[in-house]
Amino acid sequence: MPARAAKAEAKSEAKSAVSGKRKPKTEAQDIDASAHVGLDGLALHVGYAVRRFQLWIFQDFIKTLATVDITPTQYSVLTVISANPGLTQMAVAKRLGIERARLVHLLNALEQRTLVKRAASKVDRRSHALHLTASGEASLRQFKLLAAEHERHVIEKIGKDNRERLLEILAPFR
Amino acid sequence: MPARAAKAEAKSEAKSAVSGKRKPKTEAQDIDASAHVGLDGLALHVGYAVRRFQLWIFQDFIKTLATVDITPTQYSVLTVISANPGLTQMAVAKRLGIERARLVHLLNALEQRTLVKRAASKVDRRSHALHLTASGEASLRQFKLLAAEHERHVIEKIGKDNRERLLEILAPFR
DNA sequence: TATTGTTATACTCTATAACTATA
DNA sequence: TATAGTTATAGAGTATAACAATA
Repeated sequence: MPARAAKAEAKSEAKSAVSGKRKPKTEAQDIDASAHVGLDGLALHVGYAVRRFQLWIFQDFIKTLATVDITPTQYSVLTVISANPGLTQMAVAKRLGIERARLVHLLNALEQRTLVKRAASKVDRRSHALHLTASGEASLRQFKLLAAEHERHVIEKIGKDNRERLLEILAPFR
Repeated sequence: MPARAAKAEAKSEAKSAVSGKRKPKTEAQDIDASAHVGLDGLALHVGYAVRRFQLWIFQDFIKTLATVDITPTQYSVLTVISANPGLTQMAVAKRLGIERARLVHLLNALEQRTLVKRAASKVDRRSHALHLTASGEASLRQFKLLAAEHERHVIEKIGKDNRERLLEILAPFR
């Protein structure tokens, strides 16, 4: 019994004892998980569709890269460092929209796996110059193969043309 | 100083004392937050663009509905209950992809604000039939006006046609 | 036995603030 | 004074598991 509905009145309504397994089809139905549930205005909000799509796409990415234990965020950090060796932590954080405090923990994990190294900057002793290690570069090449496989899943799901349209429409947000 | 780089060697490199405010333009630069930082393969991943777009859109929604203190998730719950009165918690959770354990807390908050009420189901005494209160319906009408304003922000940002294309492409995920 | 709502725990992520060593 | 990296804390959100009432 729902604990918070403790004061719910105990009315008598032992009606039709027979029923066809699910959806007794008598009268006072409530709308359960097996019913068609309308979205109303929600269907006209881009944000709702985008959220659902993003959940699907991240789940597929995580599943596809599960063997190498790399999340979308970790992948983005490794890719950006590899493409821009010597990047500072602030630059990575700003570019990817990650809090600098959060990036510290992300880099700690990646450094422990010897994928990334923090080197002393030659121009500003407050900051670190980030590089992938040799094994980090090798690993990233493997991650990219798996990420490409994930991207093929996206094509299977929404179609090649729609994927390209999405990339165009959302380009300003990268 | 970065605490973890404590063993960084203290080399001498007090070279050009003069510099033009930022980017001393001497030699061994690292790539700071003011530089152009390439995304490499990341730019070809739909998931990355979608994540950035979703962050923007949720931030705008929250900002636009800040005066009524309603989040995108709360809005989706209210909308679905209003469009399907008598919905059970399981049905809402499944339809919106929310964990049923999380929905309990969401509904507690909405019930405390007297926007939603949990009624005793007439057909299954384990479950609740969810309804908006009268003031909940009135409030939702106001929230919808603000949500429409948010949607206009989306149009301003990506254009009317692109928004419609997005809704079409992402329709299967709703 | 299975399901609904609930509670609790752990883990991730976000948002802040404060501290240090530098600039 | 301001900034880069770090640490710590609090609040969402997610993922689980377990429990009571009910089916």
